[in-house]
Amino acid sequence: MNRPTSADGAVREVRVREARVREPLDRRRILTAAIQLIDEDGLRRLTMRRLGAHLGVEAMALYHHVPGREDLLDGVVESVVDELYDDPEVYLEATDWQEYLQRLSHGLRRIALKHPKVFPLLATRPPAAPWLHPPLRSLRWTESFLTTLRACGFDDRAAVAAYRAFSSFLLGHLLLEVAGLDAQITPLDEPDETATPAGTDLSEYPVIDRLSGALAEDRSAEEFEDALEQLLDRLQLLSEDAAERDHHAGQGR
Amino acid sequence: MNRPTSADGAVREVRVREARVREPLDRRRILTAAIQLIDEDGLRRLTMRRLGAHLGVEAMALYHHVPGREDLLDGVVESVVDELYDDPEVYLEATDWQEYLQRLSHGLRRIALKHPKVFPLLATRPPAAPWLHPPLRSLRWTESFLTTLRACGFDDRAAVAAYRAFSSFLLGHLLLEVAGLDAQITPLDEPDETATPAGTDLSEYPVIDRLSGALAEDRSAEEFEDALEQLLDRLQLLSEDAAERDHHAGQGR
DNA sequence: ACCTGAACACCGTTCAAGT
DNA sequence: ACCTGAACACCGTTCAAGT
Repeated sequence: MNRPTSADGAVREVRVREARVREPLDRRRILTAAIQLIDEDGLRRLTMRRLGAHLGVEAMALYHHVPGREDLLDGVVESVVDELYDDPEVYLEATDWQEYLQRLSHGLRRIALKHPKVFPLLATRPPAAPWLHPPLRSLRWTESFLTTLRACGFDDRAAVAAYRAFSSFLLGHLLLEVAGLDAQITPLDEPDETATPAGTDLSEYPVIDRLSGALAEDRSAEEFEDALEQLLDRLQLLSEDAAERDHHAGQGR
Repeated sequence: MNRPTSADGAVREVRVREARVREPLDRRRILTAAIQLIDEDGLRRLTMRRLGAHLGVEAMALYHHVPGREDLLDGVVESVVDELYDDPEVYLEATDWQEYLQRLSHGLRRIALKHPKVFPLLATRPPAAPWLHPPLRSLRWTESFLTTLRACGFDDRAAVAAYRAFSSFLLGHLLLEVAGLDAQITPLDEPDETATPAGTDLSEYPVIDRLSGALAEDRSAEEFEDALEQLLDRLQLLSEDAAERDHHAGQGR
């Protein structure tokens, strides 16, 4: 009965193993858990206390790794945008700026559809700087965007205009699309009587009534493609304007 | 000392006058106060208790007129959209659908700029029905939109496509614009050293650094006009497609 | 009829204390 | 070094009680 060291060793080993199972709780692990909780239950239910419980820890432990809830949400936004870096489709070599923007757009759309309950956060959090537009809001991607377009015949003015047009395109289309996902869930259990969501009487709105089927139809994917094509056409014009400005500047010299 | 009836009358009169000063608290008065509080302090600080205090009443009194905070926010959204009805510019008779959409767009832009802290709510609250798209989200305006376009040569399909395109245009441009207003307020007091918001080192992002002035410049008004013109051109094409479909249908008969 | 007091369950956050 | 207990100020909401 005198193998105290051996017993101690066993206890310590169990502790170490436990520590490996619920790892030492850093910022990245907290952010990952936060994103998962929002995906599952929505932003409203993401609570410091619930998040702590989900990580097997008291809420107060989180404050050793994250300054507070607001900063946590900023971190969530940053993490989700950073998923673009792990998307191999986005990183394929592009032969022109059109292809570059197509890959970037589709990458961000995949993110929006993967995290529909997080996306409104990308859309509406106050930007850290006036030159970081939602929903991209990343210094690295903004730099990449501007550099690429500058290298493809856009002058400064055209590149900046393109950045704003691109941002508002993504914002409008993706937010409308994820809003549509939220709307599908009818608040009452009543399992669709002509999919009329509980208590809406359309008799005063004959045109909506007649078109409600067409309006509820989800053509998001095609509409996204169409609108993206049209955006690229508009940007093409911007770059041609830039070329013309360059031409005149050359003549003026 | 025996004019009890008279004294009673005086007391009652005072009560009535008080009641007129802080009126009897109905839903409309609560919503107006809520909008005012959001405009001034932001959504985060709109609290049932603060709202009650602002109206000279305990928080619990609000629950006699409003089912709860979520419903209150829905009411705020509805009220703000309803301000379109009080905008004389929107109600001027339009000679064609282009002018109708211009008035409607500018009306909604005025609302967004008047209530920049409320607008994200119009953009992101889950719609009540799948055919109500943000940011318009009003049965009456959606009906009006569809009716007008149907009367101007758009068939059902074109009108529905136009409604979605119009919604995502407004959503993208106006949300980007109000996000820009939020971004201007630098979190630190430091009164602009090249307007670099506190702690952002742009040395690794040379293109952003060079273009930061141009990026921060606010050309929202012109960009809104340009993008609106381009949207109207695209919708014109939709209506021409509709006319062609109609023509073929006539031939097929 | 309309509002209030008191209470409940739950927030975010601080800080001294534990191991 | 990392986490916890207890506490503080503040939420939304319910309900019996006041006038």
